[in-house]
Amino acid sequence: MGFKKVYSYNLGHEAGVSAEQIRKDFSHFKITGNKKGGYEIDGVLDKLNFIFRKNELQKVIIVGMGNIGRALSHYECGFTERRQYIVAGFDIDPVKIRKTYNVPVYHMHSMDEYIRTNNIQIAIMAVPFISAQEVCTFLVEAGIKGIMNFSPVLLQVPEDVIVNNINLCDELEIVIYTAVNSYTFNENMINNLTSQEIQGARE
Amino acid sequence: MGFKKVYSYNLGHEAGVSAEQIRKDFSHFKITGNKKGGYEIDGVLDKLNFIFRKNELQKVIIVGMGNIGRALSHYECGFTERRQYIVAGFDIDPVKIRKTYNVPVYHMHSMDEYIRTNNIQIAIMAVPFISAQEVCTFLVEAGIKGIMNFSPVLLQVPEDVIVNNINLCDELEIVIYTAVNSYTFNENMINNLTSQEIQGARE
DNA sequence: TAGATTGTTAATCGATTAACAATC
DNA sequence: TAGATTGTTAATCGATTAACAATC
Repeated sequence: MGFKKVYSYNLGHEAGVSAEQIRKDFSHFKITGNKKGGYEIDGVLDKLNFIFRKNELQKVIIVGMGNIGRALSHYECGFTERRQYIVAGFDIDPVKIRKTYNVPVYHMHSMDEYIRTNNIQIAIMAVPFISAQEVCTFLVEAGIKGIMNFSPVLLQVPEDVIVNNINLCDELEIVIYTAVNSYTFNENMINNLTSQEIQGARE
Repeated sequence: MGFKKVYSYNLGHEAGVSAEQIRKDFSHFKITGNKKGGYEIDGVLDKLNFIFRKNELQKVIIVGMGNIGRALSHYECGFTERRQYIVAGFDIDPVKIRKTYNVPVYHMHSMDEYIRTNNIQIAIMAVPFISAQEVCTFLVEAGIKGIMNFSPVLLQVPEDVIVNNINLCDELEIVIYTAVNSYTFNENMINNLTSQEIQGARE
């Protein structure tokens, strides 16, 4: 944008955090500025890109091409900006495999070989509840080190494997709970719960 | 499952949190158990349903019927289990409006009236970055109290409106960063960054 | 009764915020 | 120089964990 320098205050405001937070985080990664002049924008970007490995191409697979899996495969623009590439999708349903998406979709039978051949480390799991743990174990054995998990299951993984759980139902519930209760709920409501009301809640 | 009682240890194990956490949370909501006998499963469920307003039908709209919006509209099964109902979708693209989804899709022109008529309080926003704030302001003025936001924008809202930001790119980035760096990254790397390496990162 | 489990208080931990010396 | 901003240390805050008395 033509600017060369930026202050912790600016960055904090943009990111929605405090200026102190920015300075502390930068300090942690040895990103230094000038006592008066703030931070050099180009230098900061370079270092951040390095830290977040933006110089490397991140290959990611999607396992389970249901609604969420499909949406993510089309979400490519967002990911590619950050050099995160969805390189393939996998499913057990032959119908989904025949369909054409932004990414090639293969049968799960070939997943193990694909992961090993292409040295894939990151997977997005969007499979049904019932098969989630099984798929997860399979992925880990094939060499996956990080999983973004959309299934509402607490996956059991070795401690060197990272799982990031995303539960959209929970997230929606949090919004509803916080927004609706913020103006109708008070602590005493639970105290005063009569058995009739509880019974009502049950129906 | 035939069981009548449950202990804080059981619940914690299932939920992936400590038994103390369970007891503390239950205590906060005045959910009481027996010193020896643990918690009565039915009673706990009833109270939780009441607290989370599961007895009420939660009407939710989706704004922006792109990939994510569409996926969420099909995601109905997950939401309906919790009595969260996606009742309508909105978009400005006539093509999307004509298509048939699990939910009726209307033009945004009719959104204000729909929200007011049906007393909608919760919206899922999955619109492009560029129009996110505008749509948000519109929703708030129409009476929306809680927003699940998929756009990578820090929405400006009055303080009585709840926003839950979900950024799938960020979530994926977190997995990649944590998983890949956990075995290759060490603090000194940044210290020792030569200008050549940084230049390399830039390309 | 003895053992097990709750409910709550105290201790710990980590993360955020405040403060301020260093200095450009 | 004076003012502004960094970088770091200290203080605060909240959330998690530990501990344990109460008691079924």
